[in-house]
Amino acid sequence: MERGLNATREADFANWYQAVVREADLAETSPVRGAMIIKPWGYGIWELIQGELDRRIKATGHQNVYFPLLIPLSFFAKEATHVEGFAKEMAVVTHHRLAVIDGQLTVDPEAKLEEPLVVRPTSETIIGDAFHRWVRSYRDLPLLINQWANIVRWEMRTRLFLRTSEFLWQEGHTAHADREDALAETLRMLEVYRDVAERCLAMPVVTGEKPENERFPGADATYSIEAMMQDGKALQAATSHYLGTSFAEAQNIRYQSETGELRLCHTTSWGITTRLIGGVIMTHGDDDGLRLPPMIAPQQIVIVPILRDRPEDAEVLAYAEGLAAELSGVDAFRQPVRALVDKRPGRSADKRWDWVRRGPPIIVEVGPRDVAAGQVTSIRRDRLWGENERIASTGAPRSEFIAGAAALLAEIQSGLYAEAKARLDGNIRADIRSFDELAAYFGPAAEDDDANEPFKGWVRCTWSKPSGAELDVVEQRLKSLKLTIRNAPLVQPTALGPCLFTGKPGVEEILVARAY
RNA sequence: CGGGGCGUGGCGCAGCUUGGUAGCGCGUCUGCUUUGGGAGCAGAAGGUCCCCGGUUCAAGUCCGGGCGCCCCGACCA
Repeated sequence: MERGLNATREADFANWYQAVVREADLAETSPVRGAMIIKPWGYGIWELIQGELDRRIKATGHQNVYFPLLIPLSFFAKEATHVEGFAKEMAVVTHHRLAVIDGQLTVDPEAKLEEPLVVRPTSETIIGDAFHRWVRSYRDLPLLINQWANIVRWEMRTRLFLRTSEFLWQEGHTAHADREDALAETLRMLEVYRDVAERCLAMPVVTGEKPENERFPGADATYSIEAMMQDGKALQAATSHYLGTSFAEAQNIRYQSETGELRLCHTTSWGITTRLIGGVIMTHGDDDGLRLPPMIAPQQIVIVPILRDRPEDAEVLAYAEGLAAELSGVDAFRQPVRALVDKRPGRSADKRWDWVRRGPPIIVEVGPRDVAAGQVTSIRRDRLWGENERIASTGAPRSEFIAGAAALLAEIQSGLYAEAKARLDGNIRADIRSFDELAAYFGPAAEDDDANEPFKGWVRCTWSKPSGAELDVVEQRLKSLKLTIRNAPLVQPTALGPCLFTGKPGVEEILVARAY
């Protein structure tokens, strides 16, 4: 059976991932090392994710703003932990002009900036500077803002969508009167992320708190949503941080309380990035290419007219366009159905495979026979293969297809979620009680570059939640198995066994996994 | 930034060990045929063999130095 890709998940997951990105026409590498070109189909997915999330961000009382790309270097000196975390990956602007010297276009040495500017790796510092001016009284709180932006983090090793030097994201920044309110905000936005991931991306996640060593630089607490990819690895799909008063202290963000005292604000920040698209690929993709959840598919129903250079072509095309127009009048997920007629020249079979790789949920083929019978022949991308290793197609009367389109899209959306949810739930082992058992399950760290390791899921186990040097020891032991602590799930059991690492009384359960 | 692998028409690759006219598959273009599940035949276009230097009568091939990509590690969303 010929598949849509010449790479499989089974044989080489990393190679398969790259093949999907390329063949689904999502993105490509650029002349700039580590930075990607997001192509229309990939950017269309991002725009839909943005739309869903932006609506929720506003519904929870936040307003959008825009802060500068370039941040004075001195701003980063204010919060020690924060600088430490980002110092090694910052792009720095030092000059403001070019000049032709000896016939060479070069940086003008005469045009050196007095203070270097860094390209934002995140905006806590420059937004905090504004918060300092914006917050005067308890009446100004909570201050709830968000920005959609690009950021740069100079990465050593990049992979399209998953880790690039420049990426797109949303960063929310808020200031609150007290810890309780700020912590509630942190968890509220974590829940928004869970909802978008699960409802829109059909990507089930586990919400939880990151261990101390995995916190955002400068944060008091970091929460994440973690998703399981088809190779069993975890992907941190979003983070939400309770920053305590450390940024408020560093940047003097204070307010006068009702009783007249000057108090420090408690701040939060939270973000999701274009990495989510990588998560969608690795959650739903198959050996024929991408499979898109309908809610984030730039086109939900792609209609391929079967044109044969015959007089009836005009009729077929008209039928296809009429179908698309009528589908656009149908609502799915409270929005008009996105339907496209692929009028490009070429054989319909080639065009069909092109769309299989790109992953719209429904592909319709319309030929003279459909026109004559007043019917629609459709393929479900989530159930591509039928009997006899042939692509499965279904015929239905045109009116019936249109009437059922929204329900079919909803069914595909929930079906993809259910499939991913079963994989997540079915691959978290909770029966491992000792480090030896953990080592036995994950096996020795691969000493060679075997790209095709057997599937390993996650382990949910109990630990004593050590900190400092004791935590370092745990981290190192896990590292020997190429494992990391993903998070401590928010939903915890009432009774706990002993710590897997130390045998001490357990404090909480954590998820341990290999990760992106 | 360390270890390994790889850079050859748009894409995927062979050729390199043992130097001697640049190849294959897919795609593209033209024509004819075909026509509802990845078409057939015939013809055509398309390559500074990543870059710079060296050895040689002769370098895709050998040597040196760069750059880029991929995998593993360190770092990270």
